Amino acid sequence: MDYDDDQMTECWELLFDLLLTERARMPTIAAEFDLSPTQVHVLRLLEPGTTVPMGRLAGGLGCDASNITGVIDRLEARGLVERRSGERDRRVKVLVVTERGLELRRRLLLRMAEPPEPIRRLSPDDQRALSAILRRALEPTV
Amino acid sequence: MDYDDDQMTECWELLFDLLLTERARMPTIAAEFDLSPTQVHVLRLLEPGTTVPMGRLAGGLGCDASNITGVIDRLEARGLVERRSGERDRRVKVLVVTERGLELRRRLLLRMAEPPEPIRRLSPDDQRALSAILRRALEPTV
DNA sequence: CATAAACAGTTGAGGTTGGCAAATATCCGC
DNA sequence: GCGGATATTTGCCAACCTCAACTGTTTATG
Repeated sequence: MDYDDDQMTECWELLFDLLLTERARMPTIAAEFDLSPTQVHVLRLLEPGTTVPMGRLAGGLGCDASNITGVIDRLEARGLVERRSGERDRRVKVLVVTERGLELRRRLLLRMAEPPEPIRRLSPDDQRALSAILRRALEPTV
Repeated sequence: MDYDDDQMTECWELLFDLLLTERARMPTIAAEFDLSPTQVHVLRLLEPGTTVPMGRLAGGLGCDASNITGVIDRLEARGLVERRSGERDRRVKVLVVTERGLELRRRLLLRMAEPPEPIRRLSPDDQRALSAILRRALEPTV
């Protein structure tokens, strides 16, 4: 199944390098909005118009469900999200972003979308090629 | 200075997606070696044969110097790294990886080098092209 | 040479995240 | 209606993170 192991590994190592380098940006950006990196991650996952059960959030963050309670507590205390009991199933609590939360989320995503140095320095051709390859890599498995 | 803002932003958004997806792998891999993600990051930065002052480590991790103390305390307690007073300047303490640390580090890096699904599924041509582009992106500024 | 400023690392307080186990409330099948 | 799953919460504890204050060492300056 693997075509060329060395080629693949080198590819991943480069990407991994970029990943670690840019990982350091997250706490900084989060701090600009008075948020923790986790809170940023949560806000990102709460797409406007949709309502997400807390359990699904835990899945999305890849962490234990018990953590989410505290994270949402703090976001709710700041009036950015709201807990509502599920209509069909009253065990679940679904999350909705408040007006204030949406406003913050919009600015936050805009800020995070600013490409970092390594991307900015690429030629337009490289950028186009990179986008195309990444789209193929992230394509959902059919 | 910016060629095509939309093209660049799309490129970064795709990469950012991949970054977030793969970020979740880190804690899992770290746990396989009884390490925290931060400890992994530190071990990765401590290249064999070199000696790194604690301050530089803080820079590499993008965090306050005071964190490093505790992180290194735990790594040292497990006999993976060693603190030594700097020879030229006795304020600094440089870190060296022990024999045990090197062994663990080797296995750890090998494990982390395993390419994840999105990379494995790419064609050899795409992998080659991706490597080339990433090399250009990460090229040190001359 | 002496004193002050700058610097590396540590310590302590306070807050957020992380996992695990136990408790609570609700749902589903029988 | 009863018993077993399921969603969230709570409590406990460890790690990480920042900031401010402190120790020891170096460097600059008068």
